[in-house]
Amino acid sequence: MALEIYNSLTRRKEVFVPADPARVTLYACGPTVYNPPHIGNARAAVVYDLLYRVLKRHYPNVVYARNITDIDDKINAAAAAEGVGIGVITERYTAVYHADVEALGVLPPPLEPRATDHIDDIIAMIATLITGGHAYTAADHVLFNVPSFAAYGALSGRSQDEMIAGARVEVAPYKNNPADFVLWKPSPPELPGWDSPWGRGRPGWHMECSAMIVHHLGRTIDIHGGGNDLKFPHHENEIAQSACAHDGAPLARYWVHNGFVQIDSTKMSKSIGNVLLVRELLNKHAGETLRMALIGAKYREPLNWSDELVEQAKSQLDRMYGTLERLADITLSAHEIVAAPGFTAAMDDDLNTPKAVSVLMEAVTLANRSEDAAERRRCKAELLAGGRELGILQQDPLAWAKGTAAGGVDDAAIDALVAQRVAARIAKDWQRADQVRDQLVALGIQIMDGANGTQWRRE
RNA sequence: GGCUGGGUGGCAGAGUGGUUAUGCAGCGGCCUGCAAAGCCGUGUACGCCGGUUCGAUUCCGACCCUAGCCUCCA
Repeated sequence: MALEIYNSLTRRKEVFVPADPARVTLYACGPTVYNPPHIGNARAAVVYDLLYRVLKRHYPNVVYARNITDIDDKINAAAAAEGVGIGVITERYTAVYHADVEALGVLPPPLEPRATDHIDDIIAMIATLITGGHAYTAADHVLFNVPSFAAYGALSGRSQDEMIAGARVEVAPYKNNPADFVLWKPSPPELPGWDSPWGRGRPGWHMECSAMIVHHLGRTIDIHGGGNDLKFPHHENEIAQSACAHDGAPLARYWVHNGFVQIDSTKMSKSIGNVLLVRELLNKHAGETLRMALIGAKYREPLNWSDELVEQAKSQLDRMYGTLERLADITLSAHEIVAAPGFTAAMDDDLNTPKAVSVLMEAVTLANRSEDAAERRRCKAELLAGGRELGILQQDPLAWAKGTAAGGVDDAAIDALVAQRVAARIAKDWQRADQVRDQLVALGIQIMDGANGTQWRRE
């Protein structure tokens, strides 16, 4: 079945047809490394990770690049505040980003270009734009000449007139047109800078992505992704400068934009003080639980984050892992692990993860109910295969149930209490058994007596 | 003001022109020493008003509410 994705450019769901099925190209805007990622950043990472996984199911060679923006004024400010070089800041937060996102089951992208490794590409591209009449120098800056690209505004659905009329920011006096944006800006001696034909300076943000894309993936890529807020101006600018530098070749054939994580139905922002950092959430919840919560809504819709949302995700995973534990006696060979048709159909339908999860849940119920060996076997295969594509359900069910102590009681102490209760039950000392169970419940441990003995899990 | 989206049962969240989403929570039952887990059963949900239609939550129009972008931003 064909993969369909919603193309922001046409505002329609379209069948995905790569330019070259032997080399499918995907680029997603990655982090600017000056602070730890929040759950919204994580959502973007998870969304494009899912898209990457789905594409790999369809095509043998998917070239996926997720960049690191490691030169930026916010980085400069953070470095100055600490009195260190920008490398200290960018190395630190690149490591944090990698660790946090890995905890959420995000696969490392095959390519992770950094802006500072592509200054030559950036300078060359700017020079091409100037030669072509698409950029000009003014007051030591190089600016993109927006009127030179007629299609400007197509992605975000704005006309150039509207943008001028709606401009809420004072227009820098050296701009020929209010919509013109900076490709290169001068760096004073105290700021990081590189020598260029226009003096010592640094690249504008939009330019980095365009340069890295053409360097690693080519002039026209299949899919470009990013957060909804990046549509304008970032992606609009990328489209303009890349097309103008490449004889009109379009930058991307499909544009994918993910919705925001909201808190109390409002965007996370530092000014409101409602930013939820991934690392803070990881102190309280398993990364897999956070991932489950993130895939509980379609990627384009806003996702309202709450404690209850996380608890529901945890309950769902408990239920699925509980079933896998019951199916532990079944050993599958690799070729047997195949997803249900309904699952792949859901994923191929513009990454309909909630629907895909519901297919998994149906397999859970069926497996719990069924006595048929072949059916249970198939259910396990579907759970593992679907879980693999979603980036969940890949750990040992018992390990999942036990979770991590996280400052609480360790496994040995729990096992000892459980053993006491088992002994009491054998002696039919129900009062004593219930007393120990109450003790365990107070420690956040849930007890489950089954045919295979007593098991426990952390809440 | 302009541009994008969204309003589904207690909550989260899919989907569809007429037939059960799914999960969590609740209620009843089975199982259990009692629980938990699991299983079975259970809830006449589709913002408001018109229109098209034999029939609309699902298409069209208006309205209300709401989020995002228009400035760095996932």
